[in-house]
Amino acid sequence: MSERATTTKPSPARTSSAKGSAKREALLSTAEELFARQGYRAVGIDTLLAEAGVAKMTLYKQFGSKEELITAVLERLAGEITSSLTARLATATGGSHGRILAVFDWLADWVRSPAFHGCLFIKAASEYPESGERPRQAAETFKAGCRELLEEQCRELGIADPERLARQLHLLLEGALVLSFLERDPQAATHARDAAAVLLAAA
Amino acid sequence: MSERATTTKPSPARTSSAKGSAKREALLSTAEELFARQGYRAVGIDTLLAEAGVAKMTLYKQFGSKEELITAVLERLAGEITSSLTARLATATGGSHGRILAVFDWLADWVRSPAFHGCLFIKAASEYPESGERPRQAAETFKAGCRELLEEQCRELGIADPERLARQLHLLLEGALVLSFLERDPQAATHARDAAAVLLAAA
DNA sequence: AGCAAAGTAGACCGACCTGTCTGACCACAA
DNA sequence: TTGTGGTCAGACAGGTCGGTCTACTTTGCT
Repeated sequence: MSERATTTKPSPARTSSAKGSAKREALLSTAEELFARQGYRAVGIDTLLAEAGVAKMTLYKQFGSKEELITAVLERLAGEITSSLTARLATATGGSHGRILAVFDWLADWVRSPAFHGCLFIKAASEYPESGERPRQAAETFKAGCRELLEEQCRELGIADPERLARQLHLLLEGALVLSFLERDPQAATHARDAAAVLLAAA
Repeated sequence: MSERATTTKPSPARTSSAKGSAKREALLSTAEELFARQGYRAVGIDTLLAEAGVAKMTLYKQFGSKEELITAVLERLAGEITSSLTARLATATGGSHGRILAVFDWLADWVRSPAFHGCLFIKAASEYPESGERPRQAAETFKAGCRELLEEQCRELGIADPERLARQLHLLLEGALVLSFLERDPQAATHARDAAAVLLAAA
């Protein structure tokens, strides 16, 4: 890890476009991985910096505090998930229920990916439980967005009570996230898809 | 909190039946509340001891380490939940689906109680994610028990595929735990009950 | 060439962490 | 009376925490 600093150019702050510096990116992606695997409070700043190959001052210049770094990680992740999911929805085929089942297919892929170690938003709400704490706020915002996305899909299907069905589907989704992490079994997501199909058929 | 030590008898080790000392109980219930509200790593030993009015040596004599205390809290809680739930099931009325819907009624009561601040088992698995860590093991054991309880109820109903239905119901249950904590809205549990009724009717 | 901006390593800070240890207190039983 | 076992307060140890600061180097732009 350390010999690189003397042999190769440490990526000379390419363009440094406001918020897009390479060091900032390294911090965000390293933080995401370490926090996912070990938890937020369990990972110290120093560990994170060593892993990312970044100096402490850079972190505090870019983010101001550990909690803000966590918030930035969550916001970046929320954007990535949203765009990945909507891209998948755009190509969804199948019957009228295809779009919603595609959400659960996407979920099944997510929990199967080797980078999945539980939902970072749920963990954030657990470790920062106060309403005023930014990580918890980021988690609440993201999960509310998930429910709205589901609700919109239900609405487009002309379901009688779209809000009710969306909330039920959301329960399945969150349950699948928790159980696939807790039992280390991605099958939970496919069971959620099965259950979603039943709820859809009944609505 | 502190004046008691000088004015009243600090409960002179009544009977001290092996594992049932009063101090041990104080530690367990205080720990449960603080961990639930703030998280495991966020609560330091000293805070916990001050709140419980117990000396440090007592904690380490009784439990050996913080992680073992956490494990003991989880095991005690698992026992309480199991007996409370099975007591409820014993008195469950209603149609053939009554027993299973009673589980969700019980859940609705739980998440409505003021002491509810999210599921301690899910939080434990988040903060102690390694397979070898005792809190995570306690969480896995408890959640597996939940699934088995559900499966047994399904089996008694003569459902075609009891394991499959039990897993689906379990997803709803866990989803309700997460969302009622995350959105601070106990309604999640009643939505879970509604969805469970749909799944039952379809099976 | 010269300068400002960004990044560097690492010392440093006070607070807090888990866990150990000492020495005393107190209720009760022999 | 004399243990004895559980508990007490609090000092202590060794580490880690998040965060600040200084002094230096590298970089890109002019």
